[in-house]
Amino acid sequence: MDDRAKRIVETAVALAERDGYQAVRLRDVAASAQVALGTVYKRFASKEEILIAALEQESEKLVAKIGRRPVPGNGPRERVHFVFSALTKGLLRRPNLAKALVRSLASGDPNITERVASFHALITAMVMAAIRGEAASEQAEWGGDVDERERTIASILQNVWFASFVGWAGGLHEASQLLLDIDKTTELLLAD
Amino acid sequence: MDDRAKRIVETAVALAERDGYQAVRLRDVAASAQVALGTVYKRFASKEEILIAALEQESEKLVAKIGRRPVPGNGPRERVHFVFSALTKGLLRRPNLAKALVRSLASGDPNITERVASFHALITAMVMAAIRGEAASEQAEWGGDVDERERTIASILQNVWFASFVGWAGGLHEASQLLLDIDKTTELLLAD
DNA sequence: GGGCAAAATAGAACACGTTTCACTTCTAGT
DNA sequence: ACTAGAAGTGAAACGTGTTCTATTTTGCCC
Repeated sequence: MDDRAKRIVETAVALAERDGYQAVRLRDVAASAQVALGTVYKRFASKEEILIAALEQESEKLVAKIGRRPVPGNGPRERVHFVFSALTKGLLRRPNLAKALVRSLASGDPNITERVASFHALITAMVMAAIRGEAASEQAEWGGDVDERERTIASILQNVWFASFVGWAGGLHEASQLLLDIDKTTELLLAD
Repeated sequence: MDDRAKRIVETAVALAERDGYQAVRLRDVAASAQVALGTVYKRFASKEEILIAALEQESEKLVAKIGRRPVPGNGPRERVHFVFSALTKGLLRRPNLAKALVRSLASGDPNITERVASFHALITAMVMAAIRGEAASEQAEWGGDVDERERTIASILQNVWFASFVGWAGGLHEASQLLLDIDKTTELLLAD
């Protein structure tokens, strides 16, 4: 990503953080990033793509913090709780940004399918690492030997987390519900 | 809902069914419903609200079909499978419409929060009825005595279904994945 | 059946995502 | 240095969701 693209994404993040999705007006993004509107569209096909790039950037930062060392906690439940807690808190530190990113993630735009899948895979990897008590980064190197049951559980947890996140973004419930949902799910799916 | 409102929603459904979300152009909706654009906005605050009204209408139709009699099937798993299968097939009969409705459901628009919650509650009730082997309509009359564990499981199943639906709508996977996800989840959460 | 308030209408106008275009500035290869 | 093509720019223009306004129609009460 070149210099201008970085400025564009950073500007979009700043605007979303302050006032949410609708405040990311591309004319403002361009002006604030000191770039012409045409240049924005040379780098990104759409507003959604800018926000997905922002999601990638933000989730990379979170994973860098969380995923480097083995997940702390005694037993799968505690570790899974730790990972989702860290992810959730990291995102909710800037709620307006989080809502904007979730909105893009759930937009159904076919042009960002691949990047949505990447995000999905990233979270799954972290959850599986948490279940096993490893560092998420080991996962990638390792390759084979993925337990099918573990993958299923990780996928369920991720789906629950995502759905609950969408619910929070839509005002259905408080942020605290996110971790409650995850904990109730792990209680039914994982050994202590 | 008065006559004009019905025509508006029906027209929106027809357009979404043919060509998806973006094809629901409100000028076209108004023209096709033989109504002025201002009248559309007198009835509905936004495009999202029209589509959520459509979702309500469609889900009521589905529930009317599915929820009247006790859910068929031997054991919770089969019954849960039946309910989600019926819902999924009912929606996927018109995939473009389904994608448009999911998009509205996941839009995060705070003005439709209540109706999203209603939809949520509707599905939860059906799933709980399926777990118990009752008709969904009994649930409402009954009131008390909701088993907390059953409610949790129903909520998890619904979240998994919703997340998987969003994934399908975004091109992440095929429609068949929806029921696979549900079945894998019930295998871990419910007795046979 | 006349008058009046509410509702509907036609159409203009506005905001913002997106596209297009004519022009200028960079940059790489000679 | 020169030049061709790529990249950037500024501005206009288009589409569609949303808002606004002036006018007309409708439904109702007397």
